[in-house]
This record gives sequence, C-alpha cells and structure tokens, in this order.
Amino acid sequence: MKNRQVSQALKELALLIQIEGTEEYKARAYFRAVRSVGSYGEDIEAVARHGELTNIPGVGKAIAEKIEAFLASGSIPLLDELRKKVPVKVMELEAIPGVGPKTIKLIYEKLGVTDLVSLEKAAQDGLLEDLPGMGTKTQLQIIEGIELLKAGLGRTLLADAMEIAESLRKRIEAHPTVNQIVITGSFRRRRETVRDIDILVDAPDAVSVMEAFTNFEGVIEIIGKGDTKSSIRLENLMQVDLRIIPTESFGAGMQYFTGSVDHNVHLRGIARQKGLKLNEYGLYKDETKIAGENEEQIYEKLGLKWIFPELREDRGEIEAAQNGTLPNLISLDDIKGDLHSHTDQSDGTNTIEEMLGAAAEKGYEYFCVSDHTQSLTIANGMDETRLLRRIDEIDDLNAAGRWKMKILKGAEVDILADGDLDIRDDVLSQLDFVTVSIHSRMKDDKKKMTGRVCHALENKYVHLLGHPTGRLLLKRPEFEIDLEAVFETAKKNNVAMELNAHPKRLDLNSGNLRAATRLGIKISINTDAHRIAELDNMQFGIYEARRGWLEKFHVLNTYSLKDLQRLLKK
DNA sequence: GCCGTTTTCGGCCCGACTGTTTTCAGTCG
Repeated sequence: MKNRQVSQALKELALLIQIEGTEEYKARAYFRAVRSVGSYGEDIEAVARHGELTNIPGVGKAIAEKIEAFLASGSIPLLDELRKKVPVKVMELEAIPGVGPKTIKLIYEKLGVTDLVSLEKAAQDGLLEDLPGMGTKTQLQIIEGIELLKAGLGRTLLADAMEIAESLRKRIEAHPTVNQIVITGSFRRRRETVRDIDILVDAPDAVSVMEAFTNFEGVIEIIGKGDTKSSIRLENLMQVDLRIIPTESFGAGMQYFTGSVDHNVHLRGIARQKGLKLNEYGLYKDETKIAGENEEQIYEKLGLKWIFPELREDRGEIEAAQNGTLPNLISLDDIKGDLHSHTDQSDGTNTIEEMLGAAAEKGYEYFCVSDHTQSLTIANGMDETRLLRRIDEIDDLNAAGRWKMKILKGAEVDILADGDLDIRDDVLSQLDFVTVSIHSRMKDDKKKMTGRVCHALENKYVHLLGHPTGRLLLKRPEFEIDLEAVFETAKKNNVAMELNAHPKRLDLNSGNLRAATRLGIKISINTDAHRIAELDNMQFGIYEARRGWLEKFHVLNTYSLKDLQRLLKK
C-alpha cells in the first residue's frame, strides 16, 4: 500500500506551503488530507482506480489530482517546484519536538539551515540564541530534541502502552483526592499504536496530584508543568500528559481529549452551526454551560447519539450518529471460539491438552487447533502423516469428552510459490477448518502475490486466509497484494478473511475490514496463539474489529457451532 | 484547498504552556 508515501508527500507539501506563510488555510486543508489519507486503511491505489479519492474526507478535486500524479509518477509537480524554491528538508526538521514551521522558516532565512545536520551544528555553535524570539533555553531544547529524535522517538504498540498506562493509573488512583481517572487519546480509541498516553483526572487538589505525577519513579524528564496540565517523559521515551478537569466538565474533557482531531473539528463545526461553543470544559450557549459532566450529554445536545471511541476518526460516524445508523459493534462476549492456534506439534510452546484446557476456561463452544504444515520447516511444520495422526488424536479427544467444547481439526497450510498448498487435498478434506497463509517469498511483486493467494483460495477445502497482508506493526509493511482481487475471489469461493488478533499484526486492518464486509465477506477474529497466555490477545482483535465497524453478524466465530458448520459449507 | 439542511462564497477548533517577551508568538494536542 502506498498510503503512507502519499500522506508523507502531502505533508511535505503542507509544510512547505506553511513555511511560505501566505496561505495558512490551504496548508491546513493539506494537513487534514494528510491525516485522513494516513489513517484511511483502504489501499489508496484501489481508491484512485475507482475514481473515489474525493470520498476521502478532506480530499477535493485539487488534492485528488495531486495524489493521482504521485501514484502515476512518484512525484507531484507543485511539490518539486516548492522544493526548488525552499530547498529545506522540512520533514526531518519538523520531526524535532518543539520545532515547527515558523522556526524552520526563521533558521533557514537567517542561518541557511536546511537539514538536521546543519541545525545541530548551528545550535551547538550558539547561533540560534541570538535570533529574534529565541534564546538559550530554546536552543538547548532544540539540541535535546535532536538527541531524542536520534534515540528513536516513535510509536508504541497498544498492548505495550496498555501495560504502562495501567501501572500509571494505579499509581494515580492511589492518590487520596482522585475522584475519576480515564486514559483518553488514541489509547481510548484503541489505535494499533500510540504516540503518547493522555490521562484525564478529576481531583479537587490538582496541585498535589501534579506534584506526585511529575515525581513518579521512571520519569526522566518533566516536559511541562502547569496548573491543569503536565507532561512527562518516561524511560522508554514515551510522553505522558496529565490533565486535571473539574467534575462538572469531566465528560467534556473526555470527549475533547479522546479526539480524534478531525472528529473534534467536525463536532465543533456542528456546535457552531447551532450557535454553540464546544471546548474541553463543556458545551456553551453564550456564557451558559448546557452540557459537560458526561459525554452522552455533549453528543445529545448536538443532536447525536453517543459514539463509541473506536469509531471517532471522522470516517462517517458523525453522520451515522445523526441518522441513527451507528453500527451495533461486536464485543468480546460475542466470541464463541478461536479458529487459529498452535501447539508444540509445530512452533507453539504448550501441548494440545494445555491449550485446550485454557481455551475451555474461556467458555468457548469450539476451538480449532491449526499447526503449521511441512514447508515451514523452521516451525517444524507437519507433513501428511503427522497431520493424519493429529486428526486421529483430536477425534479421540472429542470422543473422550474431557471438555464440553468441540475441538475442530485444523491446520495453517502454507501457500507455496505457485499458489498450490503444501498438503494433499485428500488430507485437507478430512479437516474441519483449513486456514491458508503466506509465510515465504513475501517480496513477490503484486501480480505474483495476488495470483498465489487467489489460486490458493480456489482450493475447495479452504475456509480462511490467515493474516492476509503479512504486516508486522512498527517492523514490516504489508506485502504487495491486490486485496480487491483477493476479496472477489474469496467471495466467489466462500472463503473468510482473518483478523489476526496478535497485537503486532492486527491484520486485516480496520479500513480493509470495512471494505471486505461491504462485499459480504465473513471475518474470523483469531489469536494465532502460540502459547496459553496469547489466547488473551482476542481483546486486541476485538478493538480492531470495532475500529472497522464490525458487528457480530460479520464475524464467523460469533456463530454457534451448528451455524458455523453451515456457513463453512461450500 | 475544502466544504455545505443558515452556504457554491466565506468561513475554517480552541485552549494550555513555554520562552521571550513587557502583551505575545510558537508549538502542541
């Protein structure tokens, strides 16, 4: 997917326009497009092919043309022109905390600074402190910002952020005057990765809470400290913001700090139309607060149903809340089984009995054991002989009836270079549930990869495509694949798509989930657990599913065993 | 540059904090 490259190009364009300084609103329009393209999820090339770029919020005719130019040629004429005019590496300078467009413009014009290296030198030589509006502190801040950037300031997996956030929550809750505490921001929207943690606290004694917070163990820097807001940096470089909001404004604070930016901007627009004003303290008519203590009131007074945080990305949820057509989102309780798991038979750590015992404790109605197959030698994949033995073993286990849960005979079968499977059909036909996955040749070009996957989906014993794009968050991008063609083939052959719930995968992503379910394709949310503890990863799959507007009926493993078996019939 | 049930023109979210300033500009979220 080229979404990221497109959004980066638009961002550079936006920054350069902003540095020119004459068309602020144009720059803002570009920034809006940067955010919505960056988080759109669906493959931008597919969207462009259908001439639907202007369906993306904030993308109009002019920006759509620029996206098309970029996709066709890898560049945008206006961007090339601006780069010549202002030969500054704006993207790397803007990434420094505390450095924005005005600073970039100033240091370029006065000192000829064009990139990170020349900025660092200028700062160390003490040239920044003499510039108008700057001083020794700003100069030091920039030097530290560059250090921070080099040290790898970035995003954190939601699962990791959750551990940090829970530990902070406990420590803040221990403070005697705290009434309410909520982790807001992209964390509350359950984005796959987060940049920082935003904590909202209702406490009468704000000062002492702030004091305790900034003195927590593990704080390496106090970025800011005021009456109502403080920011700290933790040892792992993650930033944590704490905001104190009074009880009567707590709902407004939650709404405001949960975001997203675009959701909030849209909401404020609606408030303005109604002659109201919305900020983090409440919804106001003139000087009178008409809502603020809880979130529901805010939405209600704006003529909207309350919106689940996972939907708040300004991707149509506000219109749906106006029309009363918000989805009835799936929840963890709806899950009746897990259809992708591993044991020590291949590369898992626990025995089949251990995995089954842990799954049964979750109250599942069914559970599929699906170890790797022979071509994945590194994972000790099974050949036909071992797989047949495994089938007998599961038949015996089901017959013994140690668990009320039905054990489904499965495998995660490798898709070979030509799209054939590495297990014979006569063996596949004896399995209850067949998942096929790509584990090799992940650098194949789009045509080849799409061909391999589609060929595999045409095998009449296949039920599911595992982790369809192969991405590993913060580590490896999706492989080149035409998901549209894959979805079409899947639809034709009654094959479901996996939402792999591992916090590093979350594959399909929310945008692709929406595209797949629009076509009527079923999704299976699976943990792909390689040990007992990973069975708990189902929650992360549910978060992503909710971000993808999924309802119970979209998801294969919310159906009873009987209905599941009916749905799997070809 | 985008957008629309007050609009196809005239708007465009809003407040906290910092540092460099004697009242505000820049950055951030």
